[in-house]
Amino acid sequence: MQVYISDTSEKPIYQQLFEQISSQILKGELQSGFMLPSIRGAAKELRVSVITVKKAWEELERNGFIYTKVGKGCFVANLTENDLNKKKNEIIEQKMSKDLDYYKRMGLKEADIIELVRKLY
Amino acid sequence: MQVYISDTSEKPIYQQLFEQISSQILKGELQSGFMLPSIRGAAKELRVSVITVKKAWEELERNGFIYTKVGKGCFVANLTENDLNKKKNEIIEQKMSKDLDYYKRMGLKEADIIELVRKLY
DNA sequence: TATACTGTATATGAACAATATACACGCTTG
DNA sequence: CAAGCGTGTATATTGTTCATATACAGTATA
Repeated sequence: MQVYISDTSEKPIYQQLFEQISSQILKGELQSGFMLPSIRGAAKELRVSVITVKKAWEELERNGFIYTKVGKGCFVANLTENDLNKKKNEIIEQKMSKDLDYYKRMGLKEADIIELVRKLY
Repeated sequence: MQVYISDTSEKPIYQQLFEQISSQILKGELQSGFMLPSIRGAAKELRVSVITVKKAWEELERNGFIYTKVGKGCFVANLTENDLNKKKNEIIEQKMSKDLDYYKRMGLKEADIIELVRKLY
């Protein structure tokens, strides 16, 4: 498993970790039963506090991505292919919807947006 | 001039105001020299603190959208059509670039994104 | 010059991000 | 079975951000 922290990002560290790991799970890169790095291990590796990592892992658990066994570790939850696709679609459509709101407010039409996607992708 | 505050939005109030007003200026709905509502007036109207409005107006000034005359009011800056287009393109491309980063991290391809735009627009 | 508008500055509180440090659970092993 | 080392957990603290009320200062004008 690989994660990194961006110092320039305005997002909180725990959220960066949450997003990276959840997307890896959604893409199938981390499979059911995989044991995440220990909270202490990850904290040392990333040079952040134990609490910050814990908060990210907590968030993952609250969203059903992982489960915790006290004294043992944290593991990727058992999610079917279908569960994953559903979650992924929900998340993406929600974000896309917000993005489009913004673009609309800026006066962009559908065609403008598509053109920009083609240009910048 | 018309602005709204969303209670459900996770964005801070001052930022909501900043975004709405700056986009209205960029779209040409608010023209050079237009006097913004007074800080007190807007605060009363929107039922928020004077400070919150001031912060939004400050942000607008720092970004060159308006200028302030103490004791008189705040006015939309003198920006040419060209200035406006430049600003708008910068802002939109920067946001789009971030959005695309996210979609890429979620494993979406260009075609997927375009399809979603068409579906949700 | 009084007063009724403008914007500004100060002090305060609540919520949040991140931290260090001490605590509790569960294996393994002498 | 107790020691020790690995897990995750809880508490108390610090600094920052969002939002507030309230008092201050500039400008026009009746």
